[in-house]
Amino acid sequence: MKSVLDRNNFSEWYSEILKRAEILDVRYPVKGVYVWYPYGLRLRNLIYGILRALMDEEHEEVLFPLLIRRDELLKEKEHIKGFEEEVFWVTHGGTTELDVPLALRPTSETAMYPVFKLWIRSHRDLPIRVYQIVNTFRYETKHTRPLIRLREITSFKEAHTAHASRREAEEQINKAIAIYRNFFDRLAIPYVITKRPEWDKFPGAEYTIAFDTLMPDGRTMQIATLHMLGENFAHTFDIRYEAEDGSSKFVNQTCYGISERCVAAVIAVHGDDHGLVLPPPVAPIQVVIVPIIFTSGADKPSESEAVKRACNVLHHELKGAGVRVFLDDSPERPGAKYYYWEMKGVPLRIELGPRDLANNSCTFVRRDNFVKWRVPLTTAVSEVKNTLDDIQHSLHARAMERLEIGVVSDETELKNATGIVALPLCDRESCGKELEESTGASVLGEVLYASHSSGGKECIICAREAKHVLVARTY
RNA sequence: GGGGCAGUAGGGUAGCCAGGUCAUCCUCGUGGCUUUGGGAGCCAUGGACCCCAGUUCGAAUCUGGGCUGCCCCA
Repeated sequence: MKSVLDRNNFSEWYSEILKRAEILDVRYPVKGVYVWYPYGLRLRNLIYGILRALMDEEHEEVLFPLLIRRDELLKEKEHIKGFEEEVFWVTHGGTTELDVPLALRPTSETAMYPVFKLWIRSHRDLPIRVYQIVNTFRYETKHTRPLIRLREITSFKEAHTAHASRREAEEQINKAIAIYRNFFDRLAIPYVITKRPEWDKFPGAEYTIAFDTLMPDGRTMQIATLHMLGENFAHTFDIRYEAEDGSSKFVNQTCYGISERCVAAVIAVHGDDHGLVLPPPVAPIQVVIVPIIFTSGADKPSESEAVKRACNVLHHELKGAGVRVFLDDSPERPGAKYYYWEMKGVPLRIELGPRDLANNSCTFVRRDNFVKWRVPLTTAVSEVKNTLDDIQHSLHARAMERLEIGVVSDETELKNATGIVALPLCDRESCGKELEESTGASVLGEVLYASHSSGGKECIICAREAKHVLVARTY
């Protein structure tokens, strides 16, 4: 078996795998926008199916327009400051210049909140918990990268909530964190959760909480964010409700989102030198059956017929058991099929040939560790289910091991560190910026849900009282 | 924001400096025969010089502009 890719050269590995596993076609002639292949889209849809199911438990799906009036977009001053250099504008209808230029949504707060004002009159209308999965547009000026930094984000799941009190809004943030933890656990993706520093919060938010995962090259990638908006947008868009006592109050709001970076994370975190390695819950094909057929020799035709029959029966049984299974009866040679389906990340391969059939069995090969063993045909279906579960657990365990958090106490140690590092830092922007400039790394933020200690208690820069923060080079 | 490099078939490339026969090689597609337990072999066949202008008898090659992509620095 020879490796076809080198995961240690992550950049090259990543773009090569997107092409060869047929996730995205990057040849579309507009910068920063890409085409989903059928296989990539099936992966995306399975991942988003999990997310959608989790969201549907306590949210309602909505669909707001892509176009936003210029004056609405510009209403919230802090908000627009964060986005104004990244907005795509529609300025003409045909050859006629529009009276009011229209923005392609960079995010949907300013599309939704004027409508929230119409929907919310009484405390009985609250809470509102909605989400949508839509495309958004940002004129990225840094180098774009498929699924990671896009000019058209095709799969932005954004949730927006409005509540009668601040306490309820904060509870909602906690519920949303639980949903996201659940989601990434199902994808077997490890993460750290931090409260972003003041200077890196969502424009217009009171504070921002983020999930980051660790990529193979030691950089972190932000994979989810949650924003406590407080009453900021409610004041801007005049979203009030009449309370039980008849008084008029502003709502408290939150919003939180996940983009197709979660697909990038699945690819990057689990993949290896043979290609994709997909967690069974999101694998478009969970099991591939490869018949081993010989046609030469005197009584071979009947033997190969028996192999084909056995493959068909197994295929049928697995399908009936709800497994996403594919029978590869193409004329390729078995070796070529192995490489092909490994690139596609299929979690389990079943080989079935004359030698297996003679024992009334088949051969299982796991994608995650290439372990190979023989299984009786009579127990194959249940063994498939057990194996897929076990692969899921193994993937999760392996990924968790890779996400180590280093602890440092001085700058020399920090400069030599790789990956995610925990250290004590005060919350002043000057200290954070100094640290970022001297190390080239970014402050992810204050650790939430800590299970480890940061070493010291004094800020690594100014020696004042410090918080426990995580630092890493980022995407 | 600043600087550099590149664009040749579906993918990857040679040729470009020094203009000149049918544009090289690998992969791939199609048809056929033989094959099939880790990327099969043979035969036949298909497919490209990013766009626009200029220089020239003649441009993939030189010049200018455009479009697209990549890399480095801030």
